[in-house]
Amino acid sequence: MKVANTRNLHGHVTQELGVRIVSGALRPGDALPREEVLAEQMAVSRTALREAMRVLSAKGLVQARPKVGTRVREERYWQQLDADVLAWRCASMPTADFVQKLVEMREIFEPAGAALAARRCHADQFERIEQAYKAMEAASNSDEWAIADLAFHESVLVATHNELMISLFSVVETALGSYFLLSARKRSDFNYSLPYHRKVFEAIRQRQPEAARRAMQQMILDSRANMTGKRRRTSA
Amino acid sequence: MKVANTRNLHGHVTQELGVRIVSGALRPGDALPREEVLAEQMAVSRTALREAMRVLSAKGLVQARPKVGTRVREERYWQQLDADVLAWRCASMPTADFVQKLVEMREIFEPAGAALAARRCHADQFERIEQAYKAMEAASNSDEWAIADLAFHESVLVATHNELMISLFSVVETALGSYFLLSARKRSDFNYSLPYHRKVFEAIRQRQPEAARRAMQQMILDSRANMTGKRRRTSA
DNA sequence: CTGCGCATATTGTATGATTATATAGACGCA
DNA sequence: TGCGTCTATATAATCATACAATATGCGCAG
Repeated sequence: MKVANTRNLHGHVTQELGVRIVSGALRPGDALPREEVLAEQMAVSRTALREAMRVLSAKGLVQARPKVGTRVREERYWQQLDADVLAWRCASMPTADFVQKLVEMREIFEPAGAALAARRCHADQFERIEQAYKAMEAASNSDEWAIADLAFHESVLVATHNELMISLFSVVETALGSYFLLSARKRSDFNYSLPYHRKVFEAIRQRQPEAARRAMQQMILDSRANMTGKRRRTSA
Repeated sequence: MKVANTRNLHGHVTQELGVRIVSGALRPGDALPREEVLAEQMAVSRTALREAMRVLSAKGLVQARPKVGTRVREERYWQQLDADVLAWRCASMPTADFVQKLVEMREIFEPAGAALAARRCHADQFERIEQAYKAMEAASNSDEWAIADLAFHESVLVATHNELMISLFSVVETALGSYFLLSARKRSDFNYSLPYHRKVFEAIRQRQPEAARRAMQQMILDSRANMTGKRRRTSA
């Protein structure tokens, strides 16, 4: 995962406080100690602390006002789609139902994205999709496959010519990646979904939006079934 | 719009630089002057400038490294779904095709959201939807209607029990709101889409996911047609 | 020609002082 | 007694300055 810049001190502070808030250790409405005290508690200077606060404030997690202090904001103000906020949730949640929500997002916009891609895909973008697909075919282990898989899905979304879609993908997929790309697929039949990808690929090539949508939908539905352990063949 | 905190000095600096980057005045790869110089140019202290930089860095717009300086990052690293980034784009773009992209997002996830809502809506959440719908019925001018409309769509998304969906809505809708809620709908037939809303409302009440999806889809398609001026009846 | 180390420029961190701002409580007025 | 205003005060916001860490590139030696 590792989205936030943890190389710097304020990065660490941001993450530390961010996780505390997102995980519920600090709850909405709670007041944080004043800068001077909190800085001392975390063994950093006020400068570093303030820069961290600034970031958390930009993400909607806290609100600071003179005299009244700094308070954790209510969840509805949180930028839930922020890469860091998402990462912090992944790092601190009983995963089950949150993963479910992420998958739900995928189920919604990836098929739609595939359909758009089939309509608008340019030559060079198609080439990237093809490249990714061939890399999936050629993958000899689950790591290679995971990388190619990610590239495939991304290149499809790039072909939609809608950068909002790409951003949403990148955020959701990165969060999901830490779960299923690296865990559930460490198995011998890592490439079981290749036929699905081929269908999507072909549909885009032949510019058939609805076929692309259905193929992508089936792929994700099957992927979910696989994750929840309901697939029949558990090994090759 | 006004998402960013412009009451504070670093808020102004953040916005100033953010707009410059998003609008293309500063392009990816460009190096910014070093902190000391830039701070002087903007007539603020290095502290204030740095806090702004920290935020821009968190949004993926810039990257700072010792010795090498601060550079504008490539667009693919930008957090396109960040409320501020989106707002800055709205403030500085030839609107036409960007609005199209926002509408495209709506077309994808709002119908899906309506379907989910029909499946999962709890009693108190349904009450909020009903409330919003009645407020739309009762609206006597376009301002009242716009508020109720927003509340309706939001309450539907809340009923999905997926806060990622809500966040996406809030971001997209806020950006769109600045265009069509306040402009295109200043007309006598501001409530022309009430029947569509009723269909969605009824479908959710009767727990008919597919009906809810279709109704929402039709509503948005018609809304787009209306925006691009293709609707037949231009007045009551 | 290559690799190692040092000089240097830039961001990163720390500290202290001063200013702006919002809250609450005191004070005065009706 | 009740209300508004005014002031005291706590806190964040801003500023200025000093020092530390770090990456880059150049020079020097092998």
